[in-house]
Amino acid sequence: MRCKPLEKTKLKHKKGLWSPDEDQKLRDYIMNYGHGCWSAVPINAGLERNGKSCRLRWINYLRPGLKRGAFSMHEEETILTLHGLLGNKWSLMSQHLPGRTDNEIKNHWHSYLKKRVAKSESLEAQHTNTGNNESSSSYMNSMSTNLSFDSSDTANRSYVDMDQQIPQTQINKLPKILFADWLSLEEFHGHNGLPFNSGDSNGSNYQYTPVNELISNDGSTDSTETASHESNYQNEDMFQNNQMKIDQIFNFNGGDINIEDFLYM
DNA sequence: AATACGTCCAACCGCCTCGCG
DNA sequence: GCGCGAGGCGGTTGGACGTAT
Repeated sequence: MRCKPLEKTKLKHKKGLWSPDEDQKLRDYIMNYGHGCWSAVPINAGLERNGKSCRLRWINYLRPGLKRGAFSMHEEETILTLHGLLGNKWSLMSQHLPGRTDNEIKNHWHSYLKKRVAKSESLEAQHTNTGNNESSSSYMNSMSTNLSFDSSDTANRSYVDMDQQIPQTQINKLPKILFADWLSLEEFHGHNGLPFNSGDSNGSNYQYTPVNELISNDGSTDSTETASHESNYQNEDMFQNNQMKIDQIFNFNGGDINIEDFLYM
């Protein structure tokens, strides 16, 4: 919902890091009155910031329900998978990672995951060059390699697996993608089959987008999110490409599955 | 101890889309 | 239909911090 334009103010907007006092003012204001029009927030809250800055601070740092700290293996898998399907659509990815912001996901991708993918791809290239051309694609190999952390990875950072404590020896035996953990119909559609709309504690609409809407190109759903996805999946090639990826994933695990099965497994 | 270098992440910037007048 | 402003998004930057030399 757009707001009516405000009268232009000549106030000089403060930039840079937020002080605890500013955080408190913003938090108090939004908790009491909601954000409504972001451009009005700094004026009403007594902040020398612009509306955009307030919005970003709230979304990325102050909003209740945010997870802080290291990403779990589960979360990283989700990011890698979604990145394979969506590309750099950070805000869409964040809808599948409750408590994580698009900025956080983006930063994590650039800090860790991109390097890991690049590394595994270079390993794959070496494999190919040495004539060891085994069945699966580079995509799948990169996914596979991403699951097994090498010693330098674990040495360079503390890896917190909050969702699953999986012994290193078992990692390579895991399914390559743990979809079942994050794609259940209940999670996305709720118990009554209606689209699940969690809504965080401040009342904003934090909607989990069903992954079928991320993949489908049929345009048959009236979801508001779908409209923004159509541009990503409006041609047959892209749809086929996604089907191919899913084929690769599940053939790798000894299965044969189409998109529909994938969505409702 | 001082400096250089690398990494991470919060925040800014610029662009695009949408709604309103 | 057009222009303007708000909201939203992805890319980029700058500074704090940690590590190596």
